[in-house]
Amino acid sequence: MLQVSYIRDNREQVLERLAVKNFKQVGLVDDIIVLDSQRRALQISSEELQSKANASAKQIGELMRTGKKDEADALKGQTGAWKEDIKKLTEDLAAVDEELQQKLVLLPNLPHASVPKGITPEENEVVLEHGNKPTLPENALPHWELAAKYDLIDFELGVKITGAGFPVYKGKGAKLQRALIAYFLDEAEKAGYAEVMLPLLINEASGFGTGQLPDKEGQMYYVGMDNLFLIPTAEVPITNLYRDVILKGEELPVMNCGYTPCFRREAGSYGAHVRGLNRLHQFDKVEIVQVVHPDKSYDVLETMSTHVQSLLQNLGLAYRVLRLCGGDMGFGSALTYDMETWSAAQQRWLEVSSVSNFETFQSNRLKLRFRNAEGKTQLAHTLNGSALALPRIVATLLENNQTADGIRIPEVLVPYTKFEWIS
RNA sequence: GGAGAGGUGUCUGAGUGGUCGAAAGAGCACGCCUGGAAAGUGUGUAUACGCCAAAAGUGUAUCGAGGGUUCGAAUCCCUCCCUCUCCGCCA
Repeated sequence: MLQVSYIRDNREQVLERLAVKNFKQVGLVDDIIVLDSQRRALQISSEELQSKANASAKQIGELMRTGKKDEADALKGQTGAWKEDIKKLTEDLAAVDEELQQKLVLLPNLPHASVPKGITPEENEVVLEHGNKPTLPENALPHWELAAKYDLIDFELGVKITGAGFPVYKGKGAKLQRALIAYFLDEAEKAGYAEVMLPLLINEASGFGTGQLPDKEGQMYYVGMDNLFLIPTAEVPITNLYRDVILKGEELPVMNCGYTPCFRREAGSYGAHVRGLNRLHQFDKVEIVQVVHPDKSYDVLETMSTHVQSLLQNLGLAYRVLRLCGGDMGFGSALTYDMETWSAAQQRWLEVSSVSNFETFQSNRLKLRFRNAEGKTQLAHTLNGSALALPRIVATLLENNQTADGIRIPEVLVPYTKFEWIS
């Protein structure tokens, strides 16, 4: 959520930045500015009246104590009359403020200056490509066939138990999941992230804090009986750890990592591109989150990007890094890098990580602040990234490492899997 | 799920209608004291929004949340949420 004071003082800039995100509701921004000035006008008049009433009440108390009951009664009448006005003004104020808030949450975050203009994923900027795309043997198989061939993943069983998009991992397939999770967590810990294990259900306040609510509830599974949502990413519970918190300056940066399953409804996405592990309703992911000083957030974004890339390099996967264009970016992000690995059997790039700087977009909603050098509270910047999401990593590992004799496990994973080959 | 108790500032904890944004203590910060430290001692120590060019200052709100009574509510009433204890159930 943007800060009203910023919108008020930087209308042109806000509109210009929003245009990069392909957001063109100029009217909304102007509505916000009008509502804000209405809000302040109402606040001034209601507070003036309240101030008078408070003084009067104090005076009545004084008169009562000194036994001047008549004078007190006279004052009571007058003060009582103000009460109606105060009530009216306060209600108006609340109504205007409510409307302001409702409009405010509709504005996406402003993109960073380096974000390319564009609407479709094709307009994302390729920042770098790393590693050679492997050439596969003649009869190479896509991962879903490999998974069946070696009995690693059973998609049909998952359908029986839950539905499409909920795979059952078996044998070495299951162990590979566990190995990847442990490996990613260990690497994150080495990089300075403190591990947390989290609730998988979140309440509305948490969903609001990180930007999933309002409006994006359709992407989450909802447990109506208790008004809770299944997490779409560990970002939500981890970042919300710091909701309503004022950190000491020296506590920054806060670095956390966590493994959770993630649940996404992904309504309406079916077809060849979502086959196998390409898109699931439940998947595993290790997330990294940082809460940092605003001056540091873009350096930290690079650090996080580097961390993710090092994982991909260690796994021996060819990948590329994209700087997302305005239209393809998330609602709350100011700058996002997507990491994609090359799926050799499918001959296409698969997104395996997304690393974003939210600047103060989330912290404003979360009321996540720190005490700055002047001793004042200031909104911190939040960042998060997948490090990494498992399914597409598994997909590319299976496909790219397939040989006539079986599938080779990357060296770094062997201590975790305790086996070198799937055959 | 049943019964009871309770939610006050960073913490402990006082406060049952007016002088309460809130006693006291602890903690923390800065100073004094000290060769240095401890002890002692002094001062300070919530947040948000508004007014002001800004600092200073100042107004309003906030004692779990929302509503009500009253000239005036941390204090009285109602609703909700949460925590704790005991019992029950249970991985």
